[in-house]
Amino acid sequence: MKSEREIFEAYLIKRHLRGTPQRGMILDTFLKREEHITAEQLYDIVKKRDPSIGQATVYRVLKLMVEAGLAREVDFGDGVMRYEHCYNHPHHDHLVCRGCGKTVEVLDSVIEELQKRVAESFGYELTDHEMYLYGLCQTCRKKKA
Amino acid sequence: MKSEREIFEAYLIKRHLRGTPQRGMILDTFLKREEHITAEQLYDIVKKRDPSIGQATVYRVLKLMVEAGLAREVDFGDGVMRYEHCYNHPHHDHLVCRGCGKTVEVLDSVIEELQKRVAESFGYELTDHEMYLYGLCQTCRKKKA
DNA sequence: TTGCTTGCAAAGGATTTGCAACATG
DNA sequence: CATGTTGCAAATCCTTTGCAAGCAA
Repeated sequence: MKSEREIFEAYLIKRHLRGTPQRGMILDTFLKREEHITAEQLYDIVKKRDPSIGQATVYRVLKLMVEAGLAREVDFGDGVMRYEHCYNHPHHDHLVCRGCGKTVEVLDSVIEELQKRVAESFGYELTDHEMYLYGLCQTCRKKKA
Repeated sequence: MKSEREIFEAYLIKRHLRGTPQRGMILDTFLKREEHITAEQLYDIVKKRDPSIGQATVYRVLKLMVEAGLAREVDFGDGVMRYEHCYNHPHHDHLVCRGCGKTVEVLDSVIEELQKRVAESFGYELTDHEMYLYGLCQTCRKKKA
């Protein structure tokens, strides 16, 4: 199986784009992080290794990674886009704590199936979906009590 | 059952806020429209009746309506917030066509129940959720074929 | 009168873009 | 070398805010 690096390079070649140290570094940094990350957080990390990098570049590379199928945009509705790994990372939805923001990846095959059926019942062919479950985690519920 | 108008006025009184012609007009205009509407669309309509109205006021009143429980924010992820009726308008999710944007309100009680269970299985207490189904409507599928 | 409201314009925050200098294939 | 790429700053886009003037209670 191909590595993310290889996928990315293949994508660049396919699009007649070029490999650059900035792109490599931003990709690596993104891959090393497990959790969702915002463009700004990624920029802050990357900047430590190479202070000359501009945030525009981070935004641009993030977009490339999405196009290459390596990253996925996640929108928790707080005005900032987050990015998560996409390659070898099957589809899932998110359960987010309204208190502390703690996030769990969830997947329910029955829900997935029903979503498809609901769409079909209106004559739509489901292409994708977004589902965010918001709640209070155990810790936050205890704090409130 | 109380009218939206009454709800709004009661809310203003409760918060020690004031009734103004602008608020009345924006509320009326919003109520008359059935579908989702953006702040800018609402502003455009309202401006025709009273060109002196500022868009800041529209944004402010929209926020009030949300707080009063009359409007609900809907985020289709295209960078613009939309607002829909909330009062006497039970919870539902949205099925949006990726081609033409045509939107259908959907509700599946089994999905709703499963969402609660999924959250609970991770120790979360579900407070709310967002679910957007994206697909292609019949018309758009024919166009593509 | 008191202090909430308004419209305007300026400010905000996140993301994008124009551009001249630069680097890659 | 021909183009794609970069960093910077300025520009966008949507939304919010500060403020002085205007109103509601």
